[in-house]
Amino acid sequence: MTPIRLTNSMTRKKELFEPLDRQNVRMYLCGPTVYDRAHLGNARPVVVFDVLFRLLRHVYGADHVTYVRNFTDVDDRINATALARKEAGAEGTLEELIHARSDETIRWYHEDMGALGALPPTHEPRATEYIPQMVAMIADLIDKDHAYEAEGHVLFAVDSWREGYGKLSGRSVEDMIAGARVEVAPYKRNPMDFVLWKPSDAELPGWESPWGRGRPGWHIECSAMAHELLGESFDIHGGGSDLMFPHHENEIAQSCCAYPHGSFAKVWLHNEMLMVEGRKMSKSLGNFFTVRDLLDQGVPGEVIRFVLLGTHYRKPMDWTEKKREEAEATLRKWRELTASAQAGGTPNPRVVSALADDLNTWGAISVLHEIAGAIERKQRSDVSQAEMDDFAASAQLLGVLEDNSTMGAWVSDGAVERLAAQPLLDAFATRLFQLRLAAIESKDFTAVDSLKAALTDAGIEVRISKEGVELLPSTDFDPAKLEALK
RNA sequence: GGCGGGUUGGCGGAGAGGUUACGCAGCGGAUUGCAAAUCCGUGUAGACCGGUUCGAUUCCGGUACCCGCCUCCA
Repeated sequence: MTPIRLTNSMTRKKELFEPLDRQNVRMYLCGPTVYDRAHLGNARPVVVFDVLFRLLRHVYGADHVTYVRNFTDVDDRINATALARKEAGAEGTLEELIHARSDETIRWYHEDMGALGALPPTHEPRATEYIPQMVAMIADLIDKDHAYEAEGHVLFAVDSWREGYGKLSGRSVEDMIAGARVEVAPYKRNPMDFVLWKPSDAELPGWESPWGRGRPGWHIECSAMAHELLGESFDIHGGGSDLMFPHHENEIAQSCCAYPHGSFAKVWLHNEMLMVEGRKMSKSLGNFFTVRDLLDQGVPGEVIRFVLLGTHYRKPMDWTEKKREEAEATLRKWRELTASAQAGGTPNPRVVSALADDLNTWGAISVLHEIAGAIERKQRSDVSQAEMDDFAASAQLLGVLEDNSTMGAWVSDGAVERLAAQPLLDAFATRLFQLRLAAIESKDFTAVDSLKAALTDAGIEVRISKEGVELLPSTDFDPAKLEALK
């Protein structure tokens, strides 16, 4: 069995991964708040943890991994959109409009992440479906003196768990108060106390609870859903590094205090942020774009995925146009190379061990480059089917080079136009070849060169050899220009 | 102010205490009427200053700079 090593944010060390139960390896990833289209930054953890999911399935068996990724569908931004729609005259109650907004966003999320080749998680719980579990957990925390009610709110008392609070993010309660950027509310015992439950007025979605009609705070949902679906102790909990504090810290506090016999997550994994042309992608900087924006611009999901995997998950990654181009060229080449590959190959052990080494995705890609190079250098007939299948299987561990009909369809984009232009291309190829033969006799190549230049200008790659002329339409092939040359 | 991360060749980006990362670009060559494509070859880079060591880009300490978190955020 391949040993997997992962960098645990809790210990800040790379550790050998040993699942609590090899028959059921359990992983939780903080999913999106479903208030709008997922931006590119949202896609990074999805792709990173998808690779981990694939690796775990490869090592422990596809039926022995449980992957939970939640949807946060209690959020003021969802409410705001619903309210705006209602004010604009939309049909239905506010509650219905809120639900419709979440449903719509979840559908988009599935479409967009699917386009990136992300496998569906085992469970995708919605916060609104786990309200009773949250209420029960909050009540339990009050019973255990880790939480208290104040002015319709229920707050977690950080002072009740000073020994554990702040361990993940490496800060003490004292340090944080010194920073003094916490929301000061008169009803808080300690300024660091955070909300488990808050009251809802008539305009806001709410549920009945022992503390009145209200809604859960942001952090409690993950604790409740992780407990419900994965148990008191599970293996891996992941998310973006910006969630480390306060979200994950608060999750730990809630879960460890509610279930003192459990260990909650054993390994914490955090991906670094995504940058765009050197700057963090954020709302306030206004430089963010969605996955859908890229897909609509014609960037294939597989290419987006490959770019995201080009940088180790614990390093900030910069999205640039140049990387997009390189990724597209590489994948195009590899797809041509594996056009006749079949399912059932065995992933290359070096690719597996690169991934098993704290998800070294670029290390794995490097190995793929080497294998691809070796295959390319051979004569077609010398390449065995197994060799090709294994290469494809290796790439598929990263989630690329899968399923030619969907993920790989982009490679043949424009195929229809090219097919239609083929007779014309053949005619030009013959003409160019004959012109060239004549030119070799006459030593006058002007006619050859001008036709070649015109073809190149129409977006056609011209390959001349002794045997003949090959005309290959490239991505910016313009059939109209070719037509005009007739 | 507190906490954390980073700094590698033209660009991107890894691993390893001593032996070629890898990709792209570049350069030289083969090939070509010229090209394209392809093939062959080609790069001692590791922010700075110390320390440990036979030997460090890799370990330890410090300095500088950059980035993130501390507020909704993947």
